[in-house]
Amino acid sequence: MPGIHEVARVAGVSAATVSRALSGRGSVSPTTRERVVAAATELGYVVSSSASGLATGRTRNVGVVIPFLNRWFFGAVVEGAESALLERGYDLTLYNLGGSDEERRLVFQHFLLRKRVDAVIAVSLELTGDEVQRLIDLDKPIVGVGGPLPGVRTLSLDDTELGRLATEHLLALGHTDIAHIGGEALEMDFHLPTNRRHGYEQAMHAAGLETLDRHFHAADFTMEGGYRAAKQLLGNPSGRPTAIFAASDEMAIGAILAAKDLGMHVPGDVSIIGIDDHELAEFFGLTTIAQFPDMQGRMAVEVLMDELHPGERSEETLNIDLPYELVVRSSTARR
Amino acid sequence: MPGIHEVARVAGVSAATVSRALSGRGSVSPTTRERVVAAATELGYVVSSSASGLATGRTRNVGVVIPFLNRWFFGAVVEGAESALLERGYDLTLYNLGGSDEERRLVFQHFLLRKRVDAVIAVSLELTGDEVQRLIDLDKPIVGVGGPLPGVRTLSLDDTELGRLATEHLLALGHTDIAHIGGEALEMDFHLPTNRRHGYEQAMHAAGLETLDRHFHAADFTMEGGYRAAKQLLGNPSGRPTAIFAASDEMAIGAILAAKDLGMHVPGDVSIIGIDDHELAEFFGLTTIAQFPDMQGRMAVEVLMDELHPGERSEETLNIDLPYELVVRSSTARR
DNA sequence: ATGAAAGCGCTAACAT
DNA sequence: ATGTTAGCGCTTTCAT
Repeated sequence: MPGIHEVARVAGVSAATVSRALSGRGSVSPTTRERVVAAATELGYVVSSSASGLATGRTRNVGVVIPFLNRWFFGAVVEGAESALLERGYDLTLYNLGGSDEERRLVFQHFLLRKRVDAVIAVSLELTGDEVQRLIDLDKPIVGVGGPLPGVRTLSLDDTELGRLATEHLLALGHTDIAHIGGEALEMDFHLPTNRRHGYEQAMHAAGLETLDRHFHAADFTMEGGYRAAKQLLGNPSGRPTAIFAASDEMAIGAILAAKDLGMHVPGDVSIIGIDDHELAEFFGLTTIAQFPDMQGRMAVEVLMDELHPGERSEETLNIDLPYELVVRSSTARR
Repeated sequence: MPGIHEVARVAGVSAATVSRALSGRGSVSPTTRERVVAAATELGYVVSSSASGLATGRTRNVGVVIPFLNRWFFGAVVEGAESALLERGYDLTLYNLGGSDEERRLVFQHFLLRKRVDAVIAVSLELTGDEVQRLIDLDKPIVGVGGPLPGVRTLSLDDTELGRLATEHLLALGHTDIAHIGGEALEMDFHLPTNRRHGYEQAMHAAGLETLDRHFHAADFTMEGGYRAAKQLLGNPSGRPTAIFAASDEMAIGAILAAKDLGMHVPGDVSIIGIDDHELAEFFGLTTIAQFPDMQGRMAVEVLMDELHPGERSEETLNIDLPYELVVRSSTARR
C-alpha cells in the first residue's frame, strides 16, 4: 500500500503537489498533474481516508439514519441516496434504528458523533430536540426526509393534498360511498396517516358528502392489515362502499385481494386507490399516487451537498415539497 | 467538541492514560479509569475515528457490498449485519452495486480501497479473481454470503438440498405431477437456480418419476414472473401438474394468484411450495423452506470478527452451510 | 500504573 | 506552480 510520498517520489514532485494534483485543490500545471496521476495509477495509490479526514476535518461520508431498512420505501430512499453519494465521491454509512431504544441511544451518543460523518440524512424519523441539537452543535448539516423536523431542512410530501387528490379521483369517477383505510398514527411517522385522512375528509366535505365512521378503518400499513380492514368494509353487503382509498399501496393490494376473496370484482364492484407506487402496484393494476422514494434519497443528497459545498445558489427554503403523481391503472373505474 | 487532552486535563491525567482507560488496552488503575470515564462523560467526549484510525490502522467500519438493496432478501441480510456490527461498535458502510459496471469499478478502485473499511461482506456477488485479490492484498478479511467465492470464507445454502427437500415434501404428499418454476441463471446468483433445479430433478428421479420439459418454466424471481409461468403451467386443463415447486416465495405467491385467477383452489387443485419464507409468505399461507437472511447477516459479522480479532477458537472452515427449515402452511396438501 | 514523545498519512498555510 | 513545514487527534512504544 503505497503512500503519498512514494507517489511523490515516482512523479518527481513533493507530497503537497501530489495532494493538490489528486484532489483538484490548488493549482498544478497540466504536465505535472499528468505525471502525478500516472504515478498514482501505476502504484495503485488511494488516499487514506483517515489521514485525509484528520487533516481536513471532512470525511466524505454521510450517515443515513432510518427506522427500518426492510420496507420498500426505506430501501428505495437509501438506494437513491447511495447512488447520488457515490457519484459525488461520498460513502454512505447506514444506521438502522429498527431495534431498541438502546440502539438508538448508541447511534446518537457514539456513532454519529464520532466524527465519522460529515452530514446526516434522517429518514422518517422524529428526532428529539436534543438529538437535533447535538448534530447542530457539531456543525453537521442534517436533512430530513418525511419531516418536518424542528429547525432542520426537510423534504416532505403534502400528505393532506395526497389524501385529497386520491379521494377526488374517486369522486370524479362518480363515487360517493368512499371508504378510507388509514394508518395507525405511529410516533415515527409524524402525522402522515392523520394528514392523509384529513385530505380525504376535506375532499368528501367539499363534495358535500358525509364521512361515515363505519367507512373508516385503521391498519398497520401492511398487506395483511389492508386485507382485514377491507374484509370489514366490504363484508356487509348492505351499505358497503363502492370505492376505497387506502393510505398505502400495500394496504390497497390487501384490499384488492380481500375484494376478490369476497367474490367482488375490482374495479367493477369496488374501486381501489393507494399511495406509493409500490413495486407491486403495476402487477396488481393498482391506481395510486406515486411518490418517488429513490428520487427523495437523491434530493436529500443534493440538499446536503448545497450545504457542504456552499457554491452558487443555495436555496434557503427550510421545507421542500416533494413531487407526486397520480398513476391511473385498472383498479379504479366509473361508478 | 472536546479532544482527548481536555479530558486528560479534567481528569488530571495524561492523554495516554485517557486513551488506555477508554479503549481498555493497557493497564489503568480502577480509580483513574473511573475519573477518566467521568470526565469524558461530562465533556461529552467521543474519539475522532479519523485520528484513531490513522494511529491504529483500524477503522471499526465494515463495508457491505450488495447487488441491490431493495429486495427482501438483501434488505434483511443488511439489517442483520448492521445490528450485529452495531453491537460490536462497528459501523457499516453500504455499497450498492445495482447500477452500472462503472459504479462497480468505482467501488472497487476507490471506495473499498481507500482505507475506510477493515473488512468486507460481499452478498450474492460474484467477485472477479482480481477483485478478490485486491482485497486480500490489502489484508482485509472478506466473507461472502451466498458464495462460494474463490479463496474466500463463505456462508451458503445447499441449494441442491433445498430443491430436493421442497420436492420431497410434495412427493410425500402423494404428488407425482410436479412442475418447477425456476430462475433464469443470472451471473450474479452463482448457480442458485440451477442447483435448486438439480435438487428437484434428483428427488423426482429418486422417486422413479420423469421430469417433463413442459413442467418446467423459468422466471425472473418476481411475483409477476411466477404468475405468468404458473398460468402457462396450469392453463392447459389436460396434463396440468398437481403441484408446483417455485424457486422463490415471490414466484410461488405469483403462482398462487395465477391459480386463483384460473378458478383453481390452493391447495385443493394444486399444491404450491416456495423457498425463502418471505415476509408475505405467512399472509398467503405459503408452505416454504425458510432461509434466515437476517441471521445470515449476523453470521457473516461473526465470521469477520473471528478474523479481525483472532481470539480463542477460529474455525478454519472455508465454507459454512447455512441453516434452513421447512415451514408447512396451507398451500400444500395431500393429493 | 502512568507520562513523554514519536508518529500514523495526509493537507494547508506560508514561502518561494 | 511548487516545496517546506506544521499540525490534524489520537495511539503506542519506551521510560519511569
